[in-house]
Amino acid sequence: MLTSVDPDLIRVLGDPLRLRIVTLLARETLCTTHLVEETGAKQTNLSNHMKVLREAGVVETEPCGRFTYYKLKPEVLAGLSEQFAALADSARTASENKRACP
Amino acid sequence: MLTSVDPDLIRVLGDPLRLRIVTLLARETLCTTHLVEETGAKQTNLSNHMKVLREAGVVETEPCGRFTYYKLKPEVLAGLSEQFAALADSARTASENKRACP
DNA sequence: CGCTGGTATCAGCGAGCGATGATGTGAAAG
DNA sequence: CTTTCACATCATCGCTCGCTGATACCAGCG
Repeated sequence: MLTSVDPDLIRVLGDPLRLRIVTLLARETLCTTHLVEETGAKQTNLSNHMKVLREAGVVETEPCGRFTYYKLKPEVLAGLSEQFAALADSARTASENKRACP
Repeated sequence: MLTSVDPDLIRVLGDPLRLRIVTLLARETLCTTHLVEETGAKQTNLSNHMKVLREAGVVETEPCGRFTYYKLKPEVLAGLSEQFAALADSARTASENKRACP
């Protein structure tokens, strides 16, 4: 088993603003206007980040009139959680697997 | 409660090479020489990344003669796992908390 | 001591990416 | 239909950050 974490997914969440968006969306389903209010970022900037989050499969869009609501996909976060848990688990036994000095 | 994840920590793990290092260290405790062999990166490059990981509290150093072994701190990964689990949990109920269109 | 090998630090370069402004699209309101 | 508003796309700028090379440091070994 190859305990690993998807690099692209973490890279996407590595941006502070995107992580903030994800944190906000974890509480409420919001549209771009709300996110502009909450984060203080410009609409264009947010739209770019939302595109990244969408393509990474982190969020889903739900059109509502002329508004676009964004909701998180909990499975993705749960998957990340499991992957990190597996890494942590593996790391606990790694202290003994010390490769010999060359 | 403010379900959030440490942005700096994720940012550190957002780099592909650093994530690769963490994945490798999750199986074995290695020194820089080993990491150079495994990743193919230059020693200088790796040393820089190890410094970042060290300052982020992800790894610990353990000198062994003129070698320096790196080991993961499982608590950090476990903490990340919990934080993502909390986010996922919160996200599951967020679908209903839809803020009204302005 | 001088030499060798493992590792850390520093300065500089360059690509990648986040932020911004202008513009396009599409749907409701009038 | 025209206007307005929410949102997306595109091109561009600027800066961060990862990579590299030179160099310093430290620990063993002869």
